[in-house]
Amino acid sequence: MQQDLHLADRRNAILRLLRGSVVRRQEDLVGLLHQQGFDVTQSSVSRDMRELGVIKAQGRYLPPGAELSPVQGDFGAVARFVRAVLPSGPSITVVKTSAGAAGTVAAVLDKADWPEVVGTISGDDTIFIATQDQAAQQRLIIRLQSSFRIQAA
Amino acid sequence: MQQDLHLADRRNAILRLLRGSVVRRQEDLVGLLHQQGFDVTQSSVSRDMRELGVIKAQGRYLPPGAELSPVQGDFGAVARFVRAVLPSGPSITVVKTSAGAAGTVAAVLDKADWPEVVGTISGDDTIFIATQDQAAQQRLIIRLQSSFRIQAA
DNA sequence: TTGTCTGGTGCAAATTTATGCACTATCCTT
DNA sequence: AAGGATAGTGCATAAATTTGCACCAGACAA
Repeated sequence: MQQDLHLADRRNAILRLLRGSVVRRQEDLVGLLHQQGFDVTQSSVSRDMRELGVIKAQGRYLPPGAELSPVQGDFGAVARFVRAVLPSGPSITVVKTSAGAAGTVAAVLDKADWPEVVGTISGDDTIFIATQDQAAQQRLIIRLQSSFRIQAA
Repeated sequence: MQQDLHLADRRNAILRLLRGSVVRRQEDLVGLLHQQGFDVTQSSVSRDMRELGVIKAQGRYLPPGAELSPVQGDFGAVARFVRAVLPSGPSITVVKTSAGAAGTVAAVLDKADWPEVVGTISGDDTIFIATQDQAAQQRLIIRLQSSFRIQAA
C-alpha cells in the first residue's frame, strides 16, 4: 500500500497534535484533524491510537515516548525535588530531596495522610518517615517510588 | 483518615496487581481484588486509577513508572536493538542497530511498508533507507523515533 | 450526645471507546 | 482481463469508563 499517503499522513498528524495540544477524547482529535483537512471518523482514530501505541494517562492522550509529563495530584509537582528513598532499619525511611525542598515535600506527604505513616519530621534536605513495622515500611517505599517515579533500588 | 486501611491497601494492591498481571479492563481488576478480599466496584476502581496515575497503553493498564514495556506490533520486539537513527543527505536515513540485528529490524520495516520508504538495504548492523525527498525523510525519522522510542536528536 | 462536615462508595445514567459487518479500492495471481 | 485476497473505512452497536447523586460512617465541634 505504498501510495496510501492518507493513512500515514494522518497518523503523523495525530502524533504532532498529541504533542502540541491537550486531547481528552478521540472526538477532539477528529475535530482537530478535520481542521487540517483530514476527513476521518472516531472509528479510525480509535484504530490509529492502537497502531501508534498512543497512551492515555491522567485523562488525556499522549504520544508514545512522551512519558512522564503527566503527574498525579500534588506529587507530580514536587517529584523533581526528590533525590532518593532509603530504608533505615525496619521502621524508618529516609527521603532525600534537593536543598531546601524537604519541607515542601513533607507537607505533601503529610497531606496525603497515608496509613503506613506513623509520623514524619523534616530538615532542610532530608525527611524521616516513621512506620509501625517493616511490612508497613515496605509498602511505604513502594508507594513513594511509585508516587515520585523513582526507579526501584 | 489515618485508619482508612481499606482504600490505601486496595490501591497498593492495585499497583501490585498491575505489575504482575495483564489487566485489560477495570472489571478484571475488580475480579482480582475480590480474590484478595477487597469488596469494591468498578466505579471505585475507576477513581483509583485516576488517583494513582495509572496509564492505559496498548489496551492494558500499567502502573505509573512502569513505562512502555508494551509495544506496538513488531516494532517493540526489535526496538531494543536499534541504537540510532541518522539522516545522511536529503534522502538517505541510516539506522544503526546492535551487531547482527540489522536484518531483523529491516524485515520489520519492510513489512510495515511505510509510504515514505522507497527502498532499504541492510548490512550486519546498519540499514540504509531511501526516501523520495527531504520531506519524506523528515516524516520517516519522526516515525522511526516514535516507533523505536528513541529520544529526538 | 447531637448536629455538621467530609471522604469514600455504589448505583445508574451519561459519555467515550472499541468492534463486527459491509463495502470499496487495490494488488496479485493466473 | 477476471477472480480472489487485503487493507482501510464508516456506520451502527456493543463494551467499557466516567460521573452525578444519594447515602453512610467516622471525625469534630458545640
